[in-house]
Parts: sequence; structure tokens; C-alpha cells
Amino acid sequence: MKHGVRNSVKVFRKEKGFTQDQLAEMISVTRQTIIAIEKQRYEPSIGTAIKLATVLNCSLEKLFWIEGEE
Amino acid sequence: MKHGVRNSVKVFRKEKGFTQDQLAEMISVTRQTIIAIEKQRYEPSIGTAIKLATVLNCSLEKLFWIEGEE
DNA sequence: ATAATATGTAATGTACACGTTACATTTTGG
DNA sequence: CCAAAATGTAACGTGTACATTACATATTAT
Repeated sequence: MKHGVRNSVKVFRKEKGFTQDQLAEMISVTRQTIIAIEKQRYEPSIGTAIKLATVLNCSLEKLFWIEGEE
Repeated sequence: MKHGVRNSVKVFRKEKGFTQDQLAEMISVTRQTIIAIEKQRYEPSIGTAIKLATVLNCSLEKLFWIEGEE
């Protein structure tokens, strides 16, 4: 299990009409971090995840889930 | 902000009557990881957080929050 | 008391989250 | 079209989540 966590950050970001750059700045990370998360290259810390859920105005459970438990 | 994320893992673990050892095994991490999380020494990945919320039978939002936003 | 069980601490190592910079490709609007 | 904006890729560095082992201190039960 390289990393079983999936997310729908890209979906919610587009829904809000944010660019990766904007989203990155809103939660104080770099655009690279947003890209990596959206591309499911790595799973964020709970801190980054909470910030994402907050600015994307959705629950952590809807944003992140373990593959196979959706 | 060393790490602004707080958690109530210890509270929920005790509520369920689990030992650190049991909890660790349930989510496939070492006891050290549980201790470090409970002692707020570091914030877990979203993957570890989801597993904790699952076995402790509570929402991520109740288990983890950003300090000052409780 | 004391033995078992649970919790904590400490040292060392590895993998990976995240930052920084730079450039390349794709998408969008005038 | 074409230029600007958005998205993606790559290389390298740093910090830290997490593993492993070993030992020390609390807590609980007999």
C-alpha cells in the first residue's frame, strides 16, 4: 500500500473556481504541494488536510478517504 | 507554529478501553507513533488520521482540529 | 510488596511531505 | 492566432513522520 488515501481536492477546487496558485496561497503551501496532492502523489498531513477542507468548505470525509472504503 | 494541530486520541482511546499497543496494532503502526501523536509531538498523515478515526469510531473533526479553531 | 502490564523516553535510521527554482506544456481569452 | 494564464515536470534540499530497539517509570492486580 504505497499510499491508499484518495482525495477530491481538484473537484472541489474547480467547483469553487480557484486556481492551484490561489488555493496554495490560501492555505500557505506552495503550488507544488497542491499539484502533488491533486495528482495523488502523496498524502498530506492532517494539518494541511484540515486547512484544505476549511477553504474548500467541505468535510474531511468528503475530501479524503481510504481507497476501497469509499 | 511548530504544529498547530491538536487531537483527542488519548481521550477516545481510553473511552474505548484500548491500550496504546492495541490501538497501534489495529491501525498497523508502532506504539511509538501512538505515543507521539497522543503527546502532540507530531501530527499524523491524513492516512493515519483516517484509520484512527475509523477504529475509534468518531469523526476526523472531533479527533483533530487546528489550535485556536476548536 | 511484587510481578505483570501499560506508558513514557531516548537514539538512530529511512521514507516522504513540502519547499524552492526553473522550465515545459496545456488551456483560455482577446 | 497568439499571448497570457494555468497546469505540469524535474532536480535538489530540509524537516519530520514513522520504524526499530532498548530501557525506564507508572499503573494495576494479586
